[in-house]
Amino acid sequence: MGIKERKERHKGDLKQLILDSAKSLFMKYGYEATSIRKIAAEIEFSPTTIYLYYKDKSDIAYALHREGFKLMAEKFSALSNVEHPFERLKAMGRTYIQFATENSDFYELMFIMKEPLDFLDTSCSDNQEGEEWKEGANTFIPLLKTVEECQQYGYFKGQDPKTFALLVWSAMHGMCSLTIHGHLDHMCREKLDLFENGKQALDAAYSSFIELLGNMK
Amino acid sequence: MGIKERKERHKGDLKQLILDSAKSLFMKYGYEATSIRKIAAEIEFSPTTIYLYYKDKSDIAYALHREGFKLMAEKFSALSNVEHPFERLKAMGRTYIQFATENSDFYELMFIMKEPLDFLDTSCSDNQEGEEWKEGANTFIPLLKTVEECQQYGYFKGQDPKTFALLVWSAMHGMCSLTIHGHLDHMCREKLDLFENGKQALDAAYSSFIELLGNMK
DNA sequence: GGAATATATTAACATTGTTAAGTATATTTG
DNA sequence: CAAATATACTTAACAATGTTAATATATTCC
Repeated sequence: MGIKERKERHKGDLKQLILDSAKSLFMKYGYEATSIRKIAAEIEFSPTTIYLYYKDKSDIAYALHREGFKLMAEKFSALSNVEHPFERLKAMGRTYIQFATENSDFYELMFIMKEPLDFLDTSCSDNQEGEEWKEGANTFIPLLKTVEECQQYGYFKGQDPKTFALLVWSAMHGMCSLTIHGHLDHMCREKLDLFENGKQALDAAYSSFIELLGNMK
Repeated sequence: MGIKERKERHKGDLKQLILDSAKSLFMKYGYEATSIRKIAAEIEFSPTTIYLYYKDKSDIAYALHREGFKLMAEKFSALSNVEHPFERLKAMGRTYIQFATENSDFYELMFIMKEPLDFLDTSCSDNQEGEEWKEGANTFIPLLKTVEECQQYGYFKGQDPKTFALLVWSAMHGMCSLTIHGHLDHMCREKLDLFENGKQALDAAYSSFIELLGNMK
């Protein structure tokens, strides 16, 4: 049974063990295939034990959602070295695309799926309005700062930085989500001579976007 | 049982009846809640009957997906009257946003969910590569044409029209999907004084986008 | 009328998330 | 030390889900 070993852990670590198992299943097979029961089987506990540590599946989804933001923060941390804000903005865009395409399951959990945010609304808070989305805001702020710095260098004149940062994010998110969900790939199959494939379309759109931003000086 | 009435229909109409029922359930309760069994219950047939007319659930998802594009085409049909291509482009953007926010379930099925496109890949075709996505391409082409017409009026100089059209679509899709999934709403709950709410953020980003495009002349 | 075909159903399988009730084990209390 | 309590976990079950195989019931054709 392997009962002995597992009992040796300090209590409370089980919450982390569940999350680790969920994460590993999630990264291997995706979110849909990561059922409570499979997590339980992997850590050799009964399914109901999970409910002692997580309120429901959206709770686990939110925990994985946070893991995704941790991973993304790592990738972005290197970019603070880039002095010139517009160069940094470009690097952020490339990093964002790379993260989205290489960790598409995480990307989905972070920016597409409703389930993690559902947890914020229904389970996590006493607030009637639903809880705030810290991870999202904490990712948006560096973008906003960079946009503001760009403006000090003469870029994006007369633009409201918040709105402009949102526009930049939207464009990036749009490209990435259309790509990782296969919509661009499928459209390229039409004999319209549009793009070779989805990834190539994404790269072209990104280059075009950067050029466009670079001309706003 | 109401058996008599239902038998009065011509055979073959059942496929349409299933779709109508699926559509009505889908529009009322969303995709997740629209189960094969509930569709069957509503039309007073057994669940397995559905499988005589649709291969699996992704087949139904794709049929609804097509219904969504039909609905969208209706909304867009009026815009061919707009003479000036840039005015038309702006109107297309507004219409796109309106469609996405007022028919968010359809929007999701058309541009976000993987299930309808899964059907193209796995069930619908003998092609190894997966079938082409006609609906997407047919929606993209009018945008592409409008972008090309704009270029004849001096807009978007030097831009590759296909890439630029994709960029425009990506930006619109990004805004809309972040909005209808509640990400913008949740971010606005942070006390960062960003935007009032998601919808207001969307409108601001769109205005900013249009202004940006208008300056590319 | 009997055979062939089209159409629909019953029953079942393997999943899923989730809850209520029960059972050990450990800890505290008298 | 023995009893009461709290902690940690499990068993069993419910109500759904998509899906398939086997079966029944009409309808059509010869």
